[in-house]
Amino acid sequence: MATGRTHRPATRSRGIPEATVARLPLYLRALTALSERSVPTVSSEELAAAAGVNSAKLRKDFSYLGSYGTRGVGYDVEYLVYQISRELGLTQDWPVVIVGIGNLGAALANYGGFASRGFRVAALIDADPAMAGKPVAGIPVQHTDDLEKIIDDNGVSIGVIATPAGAAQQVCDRLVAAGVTSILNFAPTVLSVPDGVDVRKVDLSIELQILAFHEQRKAGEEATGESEAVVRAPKDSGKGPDGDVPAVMPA
Amino acid sequence: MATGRTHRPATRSRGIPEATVARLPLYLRALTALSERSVPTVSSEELAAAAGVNSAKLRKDFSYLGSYGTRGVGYDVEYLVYQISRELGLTQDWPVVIVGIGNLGAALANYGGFASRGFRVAALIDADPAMAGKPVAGIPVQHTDDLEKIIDDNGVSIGVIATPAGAAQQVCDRLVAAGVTSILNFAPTVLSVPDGVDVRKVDLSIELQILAFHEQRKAGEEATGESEAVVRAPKDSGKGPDGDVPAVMPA
DNA sequence: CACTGTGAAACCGTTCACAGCG
DNA sequence: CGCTGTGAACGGTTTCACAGTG
Repeated sequence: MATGRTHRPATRSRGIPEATVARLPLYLRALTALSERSVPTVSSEELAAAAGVNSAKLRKDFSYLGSYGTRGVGYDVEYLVYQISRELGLTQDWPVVIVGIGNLGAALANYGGFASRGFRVAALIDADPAMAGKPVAGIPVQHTDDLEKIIDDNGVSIGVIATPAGAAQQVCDRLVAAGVTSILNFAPTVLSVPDGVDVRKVDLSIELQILAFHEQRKAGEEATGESEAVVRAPKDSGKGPDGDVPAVMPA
Repeated sequence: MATGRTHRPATRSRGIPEATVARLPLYLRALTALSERSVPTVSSEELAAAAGVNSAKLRKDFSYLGSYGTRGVGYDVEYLVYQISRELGLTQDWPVVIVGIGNLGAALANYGGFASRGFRVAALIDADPAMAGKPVAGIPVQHTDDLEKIIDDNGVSIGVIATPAGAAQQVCDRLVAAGVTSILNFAPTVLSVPDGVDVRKVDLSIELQILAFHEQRKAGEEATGESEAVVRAPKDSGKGPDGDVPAVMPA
């Protein structure tokens, strides 16, 4: 979740739950694979397995979109692909800009998954003058100075921030001021945005930390209770002369 | 969510809700920033703002960890950093392997956020023999053939998959067979894993699709109702002129 | 007296189980 | 008969509001 404030009291006629929206891309991906194999229809059971959810959830999700299945048979693959695409707004293509062309930005620019799903990388933007003009993924990098013009010229409403944390808020502010209303943030910072602007964040180290929590939990279980739990040392072999645990707090 | 099967009926004495666990890294990040600025204490209100949540939620979250605050005062920053780190299992350091050193894998290897939070990139693995030996982020890439040995030698229990979708399940199977029990998956596929193995996934294009959904929604609202909705064509001098919501809304 | 800690209420999402239909 | 679509029960999460305390 990431939406701004109020719950958008708007004229919600068909309010699709957020949790359902988040799964639609998953279904779409599975359906696309079936479509490519020319499978004509799927049951909720089969599709659910392919998408990694249970069938009751899938049926409930689809029920929010309408009654697109046939009882006793299943769902028409092509038809569902279309309906979900339309619901997600992927029948048009969205120009996006990527700001911050470091390792991650470059990876994103090269990522095939964007282009294949209704998104078009309209521009790459970086603050380093040395990068300007250099092509990444076949697209010349432009300088941050021209950010507003680029957004405007391309009618961009979705921006991707892949800058260092320190620059993210500033970049965000400029994107928003220039008219961007949806932001995908890879920088490890909380962005504040005006109402009406959506932010979604992807934080690599947060995901790892969540895994570490569960991992620790598992290790603790083997050896009874919880205690301080030593949790399986990494085979030793040195691991590192450094004291590893960051600690360091300048108090 | 991504956990395998059953709900782990384990010997949970202090069961911390999953939603809370997912927010702990957020709090930790905010606290670390405060710590670096030598701030001694924070109120739930201040910390919540810094982490981008509301204060009631934060207090409830902390209540699952214990009573670490002081009424009338707030929380001791250093102490909380320690408690949360411990809870997340970050007082030890976790060796991780990254499999698939393409653009994304390289970006991950270079990502500073890992090292700074108790994670150590123990090895980089790629299937391309031409990559073998080449250093990325100062770490020589090793060939997939040695995957099992690498996992074992380094006592790795967390693996990151950054391969193309087609290779992901196979890599996953090998990681699991070699002893990895937590996987962060960047490949756009549903991985199936045995019980007891945790998988978290990060899918860049899914995040964009969710944004597109909301973006479309916004566009539709301007022009009444929903109908088939043409939803503003990207070109057309873009969104520029329209006023948008004014703004002002500090977290 | 300010701020934490927490029951209780409200809310949202998931699962169940079956009615309804092709 | 098989599978979808869905009301109803359930469980988890968030929010409220205030009692409790340094």
